[in-house]
Amino acid sequence: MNNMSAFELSEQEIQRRESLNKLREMGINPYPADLYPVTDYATVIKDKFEEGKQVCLAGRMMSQRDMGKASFAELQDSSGRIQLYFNRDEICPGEDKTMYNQVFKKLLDLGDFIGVKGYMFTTKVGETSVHVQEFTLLSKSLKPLPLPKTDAEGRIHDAFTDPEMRYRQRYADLVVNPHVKEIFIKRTKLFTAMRQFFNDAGYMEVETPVLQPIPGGAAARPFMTHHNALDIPLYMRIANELYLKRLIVGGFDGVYEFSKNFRNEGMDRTHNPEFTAMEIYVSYKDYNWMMDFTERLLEYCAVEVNGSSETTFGEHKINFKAPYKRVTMRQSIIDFTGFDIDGKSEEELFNAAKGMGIAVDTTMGKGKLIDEIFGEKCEGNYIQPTFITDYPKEMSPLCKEHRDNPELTERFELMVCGKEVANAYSELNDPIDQRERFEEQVRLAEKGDDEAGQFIDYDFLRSLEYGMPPTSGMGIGMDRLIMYLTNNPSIQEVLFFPQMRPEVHAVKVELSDNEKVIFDIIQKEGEMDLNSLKLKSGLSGKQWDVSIKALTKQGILKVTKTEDSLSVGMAE
RNA sequence: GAUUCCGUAGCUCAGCUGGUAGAGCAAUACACUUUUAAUGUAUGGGCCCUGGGUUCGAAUCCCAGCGGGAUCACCA
Repeated sequence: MNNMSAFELSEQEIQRRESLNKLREMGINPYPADLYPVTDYATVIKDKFEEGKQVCLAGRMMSQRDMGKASFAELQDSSGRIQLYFNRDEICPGEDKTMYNQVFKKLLDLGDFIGVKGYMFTTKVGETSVHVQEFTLLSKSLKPLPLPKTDAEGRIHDAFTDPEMRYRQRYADLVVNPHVKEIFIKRTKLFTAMRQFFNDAGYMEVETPVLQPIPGGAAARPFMTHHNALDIPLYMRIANELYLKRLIVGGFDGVYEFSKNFRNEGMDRTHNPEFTAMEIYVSYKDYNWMMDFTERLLEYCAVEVNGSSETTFGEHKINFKAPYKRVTMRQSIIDFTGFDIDGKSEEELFNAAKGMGIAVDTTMGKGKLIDEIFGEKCEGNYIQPTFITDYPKEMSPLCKEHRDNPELTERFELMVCGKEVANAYSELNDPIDQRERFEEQVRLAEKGDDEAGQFIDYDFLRSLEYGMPPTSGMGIGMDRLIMYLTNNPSIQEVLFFPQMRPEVHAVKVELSDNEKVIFDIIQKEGEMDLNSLKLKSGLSGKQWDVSIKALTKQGILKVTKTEDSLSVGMAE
């Protein structure tokens, strides 16, 4: 309802609209189409100050200090802020002082985009500024920004901090919170660095399907959708692993992809329904090579993003400098519990886990029990980057059996701050073994293990039958990694637009029973004659009068006059 | 899903054991030609998240709901 939303405008929003109209009346287009010939950026000209240099820049006006016939303002562009100096008689050299007195002082608002031309100078107080000779309104801002202020000591007052509003209105967050912008610049630097590292190594960035007929490569609840033309169900990918391996079968030596994955599961501080994983597969390598590669990669990325391999996460200082410690899962469990899992039966593992106070149940197999012990007693202790190697076989259906121990797999996870950041295998390339492992997963799923995959991707098995070279693959949770590199404990802080419950827009108007009767008729039958509506409603004259007046007053229904009658319909 | 905290002006927040709303910034008006959280004076601005209940009276107390945060549980 347009009139309702207009009704809800705040005082300041109304004032800005009035300013907009006045500008138009003065012949100033608040949204001009022409390009503005920007030649300079705020922080660049501040860093390379040249007295008297002519500059032209554009951005948002973020503060205004009006001193009568002269004023100061701050301009914020993509690089940062710079102070502007406006002098009435220089902006308006002639008799007509409108541009300064009216346009600049009255009709411009904080947040408006302006372009300025002028020259560099330093004020009495020593602030490098632009002495403005000419300014142009480039775009009017109709909604006041949640503008914080920074004092002389650099303390921020009235910071825009409400997480709900910051995430829902990220655009405003980015305008007023420079440190937020910095996180996303670093995020992009991380992606760029990683690409660089892979490309330098000669590997190829590829794209594989997001819509998949079988959601494979991980165990997670997928988002389901439907393709109308084919009339088949499709799934949003939960992982891209099986497609990248097909490309290795096809003959590429190294392929990688930054993959948006989608999992229809819970959301919390470290989980968003869509997230980004990077996966890379390199042929003729094994997981030992991949550990060397991974630690060099992460050191490189940390330095590219932060200028140092060291980073702070909460109370921890982390150093991504290679090499990282390598600990087998067996040794890790010995280290933290004194219990040796080697050669133990399922019953022995069950009792050991129970003895450690871990919640166990009889559906858990050996692998699951070991995983529980590790997760409960060991995982959290690895603060510095550490490779945990040689996972039990049942937990890793896509991973090659360990060369020395058939109960284990050639798998590692990289732990940082007690959480998994990377996961890698010597990839299983035996098609018969792979088929059996898939079938085992299906059996587990039927038994009720909701972590096991329910689908078998026969096309993937077919590709393996043609032969896949020995290959090592590695995946990195990009969101989690950037959380570590920017010291953010919440995934929402490193995603531009984290998933939120939709905002409720509908203005709830409580209707009385009589009003509802009338409203329902119009809703069902559309616009109709006023008198027939009155008859149809069955209301008394008084009830009718009160109700119809209330409905029109609230802007829900509208009465329009035709030639010789009145008709009632929904308001816009 | 459980527990817990929060929701008041455009923003950040006060508002006590219930008595129909306050501050700073932002806005409006006036003054001020090198200020910088500019300053001074004046003014305007509120579905106190929603719906019930208790009460003579609810922003405040109780219940339910909605939205958000945190912790836990879940999570290849």
